[in-house]
Amino acid sequence: MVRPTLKKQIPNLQEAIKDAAWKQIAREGAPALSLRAIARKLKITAPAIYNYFSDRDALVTALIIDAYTSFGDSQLAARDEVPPDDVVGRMTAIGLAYRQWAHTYPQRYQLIFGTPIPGYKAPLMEVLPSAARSLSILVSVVEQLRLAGRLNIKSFPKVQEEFKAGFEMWKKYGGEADIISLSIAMLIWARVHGIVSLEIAGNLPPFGTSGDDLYLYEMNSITQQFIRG
Amino acid sequence: MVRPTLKKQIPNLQEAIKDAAWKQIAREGAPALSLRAIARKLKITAPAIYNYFSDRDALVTALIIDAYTSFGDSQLAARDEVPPDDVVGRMTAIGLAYRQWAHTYPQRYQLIFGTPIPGYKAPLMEVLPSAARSLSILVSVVEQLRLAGRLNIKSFPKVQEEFKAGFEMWKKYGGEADIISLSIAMLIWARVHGIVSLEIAGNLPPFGTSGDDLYLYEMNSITQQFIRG
DNA sequence: TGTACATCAGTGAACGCGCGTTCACTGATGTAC
DNA sequence: TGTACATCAGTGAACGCGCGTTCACTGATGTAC
Repeated sequence: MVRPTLKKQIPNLQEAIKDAAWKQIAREGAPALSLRAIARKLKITAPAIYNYFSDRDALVTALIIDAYTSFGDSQLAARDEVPPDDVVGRMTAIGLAYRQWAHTYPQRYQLIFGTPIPGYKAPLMEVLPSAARSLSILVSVVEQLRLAGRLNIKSFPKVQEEFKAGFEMWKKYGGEADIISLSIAMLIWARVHGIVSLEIAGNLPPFGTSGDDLYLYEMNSITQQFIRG
Repeated sequence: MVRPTLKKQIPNLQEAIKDAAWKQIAREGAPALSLRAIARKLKITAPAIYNYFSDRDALVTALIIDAYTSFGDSQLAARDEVPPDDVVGRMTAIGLAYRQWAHTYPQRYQLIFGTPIPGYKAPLMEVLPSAARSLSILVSVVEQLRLAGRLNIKSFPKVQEEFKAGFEMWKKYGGEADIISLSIAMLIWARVHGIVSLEIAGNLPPFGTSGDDLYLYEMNSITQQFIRG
C-alpha cells in the first residue's frame, strides 16, 4: 500500500517521472535524458527522484523494460484478435501491429531497437525477460506454422549451427519452439525492422516518402516466401 | 597551398580534428561528441578548432559527408571490380561490400543510417549530394538489370505514385534511372539495412549470433525474387 | 640583403550553463500507548 | 481522545565537473620594398 503524499499532490510520482522522461526523450532524444529536466517539469527537486530510482541508469533501464512490455502487449493483442487456426491472418496481424506500434511510439522503438545510449549498458538479466517475451509472439506464430506443416522448409537459412549457443537461453524466457522457427523469426524481424527503422530515423523521406506500400509489399514477400499452401 | 604551421607540428589539423572526432565517436557514441575532448586529445586548445569548423554542428556535418563519401567509394569500388556485363555478380559484390563497410566503420554507419543526434539537424543541401551518390550505385545496378530485361517485373512494389515527389530531386544527384529501379533499390536497401543495423546495434547477440548466414540467405532471397534468368 | 609590416593559427582566460549526485534537514503523516 | 514518537518523501544548498563559445592577445611566418 502506497501512502499518499499530500505534500506535492502527485499521486504516483514513480509513473509521473517515467512519463516526463518519455516526453523529454520524444523532444530531445534518449541520450539527452536529464534528471534535472524531469524534476523541473514535475516541479519537484532533482534529488527527490532518487527516492524512486537509484540513479539515472536505473531510470533508463525501467524505461527500456516498459518499452519492451508495451511492444509485447501490442504484439500479443494483435495475435489474439485473430482465431488461432488462421495462422496466416495472425502473421499479418502482428506484422501490421509491429509498424503501427513503432509509429505510435517512435521514441520507444529507438530506445530498444536503435542506436545504444552512450555510456549506458543495459543490465541483461533485468531486461532480457521482457525483451524475450516481446519477440516470442512472432516466434510463436512461426512455430504454429511449422507445427501445422505450413512452414516452407525449402527456403530456409542455414543458421542452425550459429544459433544453437543462444537458443537455450532463449527458451528459458521466450517459451518452447523449434530452432528453425526462431531462425525464420529473426529473418522476418530483420525485414520489417529494415523498413521501419529507416522510416523512423527519417532516412527514407529525402528519396521517396513514408513506407506504406513498401511495407505491405514486404509483408507479402514474407508470406509468399515462408508460408506454404 | 596550405601554409605549414610549425607552431604545433600538426600538418593537417582539419583532418586531425576529424580523425580524433571519429575515435571519440567510436568510444563514446556520436551524441557525446565534444570539441573540448577533441582538443585535449590533439593537445591544442578548444577555440583553435573554430579556425576549421564554424561550430560543433559544422563538424558533425563534415563527418556525415565524409561517411557518405567513404560508403559511396566502397560501393563504387565493389561494383567496378566486376565486369559490367555480369550484372548479378555486381549485385552480389555491392551487397557484400555494404555489410563489410558497415562492420569496418560501425560508427560511420550509425551516424548516417542510425538514430539522429539529439539537437542536430543535418543541412540537407550540404549532405544530399554525397548521400545520393552513395546510394546511386545500388540504383545503377538495378537500372542495369532493368535495361538488360532481367528485372523481375512481376514482383514489384506498388510504390510508383508515392515516390514520384522525391524522384526528380533524386535524379539531380543520383543520376538517370527509371523510377521502378529506384523503388526496387529502396526495397533491397531496407532488407540489407535490417540485418546490418540489428547486428551493429548489438540487438542480435542475445538471441543468436552474428548475422553471417542470415545475411547470405537474404542476399540470395533478393536475387531470387528480383532477378530473372 | 635587411627591415617593416601584414597575416592569421593557436592561446589562455573568462562567460554562463546544465549536469548527476551527496547530504543534513524539515515537516506532514501514520502509529503506539 | 490525546500525546509522544517514528517514518520517510521531498527540500535546498553544495560539490565538482565538462560543455560550447567569445574575446583580446601573441608570436611565428610570409611578403613588400
